[in-house]
Amino acid sequence: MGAADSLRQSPRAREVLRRARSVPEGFVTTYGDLCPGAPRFAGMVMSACHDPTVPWQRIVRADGSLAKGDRQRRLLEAEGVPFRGARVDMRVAWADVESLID
DNA sequence: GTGATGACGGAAA
DNA sequence: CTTTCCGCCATCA
Repeated sequence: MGAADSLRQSPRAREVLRRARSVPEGFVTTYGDLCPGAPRFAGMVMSACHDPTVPWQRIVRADGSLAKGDRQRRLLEAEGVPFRGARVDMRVAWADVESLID
């Protein structure tokens, strides 16, 4: 896994993970919020990240849909994250990372 | 330098 | 409401 390792260490990747860690239990944020302008990069970073201190389940798509299916859904429901059908209810569960990061 | 990749976003149909 | 399509961009080989 050489590529994935470097990915995890680049400055931007670290920022993505820093923001991801700032999302409180019971809330979610989006790939676009983790990396404004390059949401796909945030996805790559999350994909390569196996760090247990990163709450990966709290990162969802902008429309509230999930990238990791039922596994992710179970974890979020256990935290009390509200759903509307198959999607997270972003109106009440979205956490603004811009105001959470230092 | 070029081209491929991806846990995306959003506009259009 | 759902699906399709195209733009975006850091990173890597």
